[in-house]
Amino acid sequence: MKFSPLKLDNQICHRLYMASNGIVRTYREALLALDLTYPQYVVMMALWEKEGISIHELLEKTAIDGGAMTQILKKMTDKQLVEIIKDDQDKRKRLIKLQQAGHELQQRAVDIPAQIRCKFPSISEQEATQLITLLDKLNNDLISQ
Amino acid sequence: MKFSPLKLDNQICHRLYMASNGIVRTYREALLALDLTYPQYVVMMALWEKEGISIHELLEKTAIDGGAMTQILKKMTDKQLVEIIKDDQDKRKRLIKLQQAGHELQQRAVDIPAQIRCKFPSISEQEATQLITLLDKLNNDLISQ
DNA sequence: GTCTATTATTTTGCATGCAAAATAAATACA
DNA sequence: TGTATTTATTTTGCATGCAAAATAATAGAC
Repeated sequence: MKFSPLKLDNQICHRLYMASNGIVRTYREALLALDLTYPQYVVMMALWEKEGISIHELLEKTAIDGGAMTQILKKMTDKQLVEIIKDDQDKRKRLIKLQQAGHELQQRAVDIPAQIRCKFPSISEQEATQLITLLDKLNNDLISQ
Repeated sequence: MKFSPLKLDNQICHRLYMASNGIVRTYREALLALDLTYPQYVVMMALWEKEGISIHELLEKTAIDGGAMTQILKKMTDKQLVEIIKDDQDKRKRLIKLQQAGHELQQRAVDIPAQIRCKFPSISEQEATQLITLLDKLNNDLISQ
């Protein structure tokens, strides 16, 4: 019984693909109440941590595609969650600030992580930590290419 | 120093998101030579394992979106990689068979797994196994919802 | 044997992810 | 100072992922 490198079951990538899509699908339900898509939620998390950052910084922090980010910010602006301000120091840059509604949304998002966490009863805290460590290694290798 | 559940750095999901997108991006380069997109490659792997299966079975095996699958198969048919045949037993079903070119492509794909593997020097074989175990648990939880 | 519920597949509309090209502004450098 | 290069952001075209609706055919209930 030889190991078959081309067998779908032997692909880490395919497992990541399923896991990533699956988790985002799980978030979708929870985010519906906040009227946010998953990428929009990621942008909000980044801004709750630190607002007033440039689009470039936001792209680095979230790893979202630049082209998509333009659209995402447009929709979030329409929803009055954020505000895009020109940077006087560097006129190429645009800075993103939270609006009132954006700040307030954080309260309603507080429970989401726990809500998602309990969808994974098979994963112990120790395993979650392990998974984080492994994914960080993997992502580091991806970055240094 | 309290743990912040909404901090981006504390999200497993975001790590999966980066890892999945990143690996697929890594595959893209290797797949360019085969003129395949990543989902097309996944379909090919599924068919190399077992051809003549229905679209439904293919969807289950690959976890690709049904709507996307229609387009993917259309393109693969145009490229003469596969052939779609009506099932006489059950006229709702369509079966996917490999064409000559589809069979031949497997030879040229054999090295891809090793080629991708070496992009992750930080991950030991043991860690890869560990990662697979954890992702399987996670995906199982996702399925049983 | 009909009528209804279920299954297989496609279509549609929207939100990204991605690469490459286009723009605009700041920097570097001669 | 003027020009080439780099950086920040947007635009464009294509390939999915996703949910929901539409279609067609089979299976089940009666």
